[in-house]
Amino acid sequence: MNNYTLMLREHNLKATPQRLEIANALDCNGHMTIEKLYEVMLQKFNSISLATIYKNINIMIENAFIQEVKIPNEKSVYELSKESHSHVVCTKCNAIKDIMLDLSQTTQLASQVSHFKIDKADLVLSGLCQKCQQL
Amino acid sequence: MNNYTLMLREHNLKATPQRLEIANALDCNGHMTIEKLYEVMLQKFNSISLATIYKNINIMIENAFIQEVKIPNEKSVYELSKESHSHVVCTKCNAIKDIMLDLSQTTQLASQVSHFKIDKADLVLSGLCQKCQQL
DNA sequence: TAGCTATTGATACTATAATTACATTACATA
DNA sequence: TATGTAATGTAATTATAGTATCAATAGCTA
Repeated sequence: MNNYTLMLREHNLKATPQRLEIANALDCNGHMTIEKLYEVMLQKFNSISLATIYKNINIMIENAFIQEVKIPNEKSVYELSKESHSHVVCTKCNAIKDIMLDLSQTTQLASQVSHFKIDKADLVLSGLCQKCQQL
Repeated sequence: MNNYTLMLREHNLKATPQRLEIANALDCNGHMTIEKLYEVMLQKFNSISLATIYKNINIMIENAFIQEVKIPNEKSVYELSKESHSHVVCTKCNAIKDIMLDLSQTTQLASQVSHFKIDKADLVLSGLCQKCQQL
């Protein structure tokens, strides 16, 4: 009974080989589009259906096992749920990096100004990664 | 020669009645989905084509006259380009509000930590608006 | 380890998002 | 105000995103 099995079960998801591999793929790659995930999954399960990918992505989102990240000018990517964090994306090579930033001050201020009760902050910072700056 | 005409021309866009109305609609409504915009446009131009909407949205984005805003769990909305700002969205009634927040500190820190050269920050705060908190 | 139930794969299908081609019309300028 | 170019409307079409069905299979727990 491996790590991903436990993680899946904690989210009320049966630990099938396909799901374990989705978990593993997302864990290794950090962020993946549906089509990239399908591509990678095909290497392990040569007859896996795209329907299976969608069905799992949907139920995994419902059960908060994974999350969608919307990126400006790009397709959505998916990542394993983890502690709240922000994203930095490279507009040249499309690299995506997680980053821990304390947004509590900003959120609190926003709450005061807008009179909203805010419970989530999605921040995506766009620019050039270290490599692409040099080219 | 009205205001929107000048604004369009500054972005190298011919000031057609359809485009003036798109500008007006976005200005009045703040943020609109493609389908909402089409719906509103149909009231002024009863035979306007959806293709015209798409063609204009695309060229207006290219020319930086408008911008797409990606919202978690919702369709993208479009708004007139203006000074950099953040968005607060209500997860219950889908209301979207602009909010000015100083993200320079956060961005600077992110830049140091990630080694990215950051030139854009997209922040979407989700929660409940004042009205929906009371219900 | 037997059996219930959820999941998978295959296929077909639906939905909708977006683009293309082209004749017509209209904006902008000189 | 005449003219070249760009935008529009129409319709067909493509792209793609996602769902439905259902028989076969496999995970889980009692």
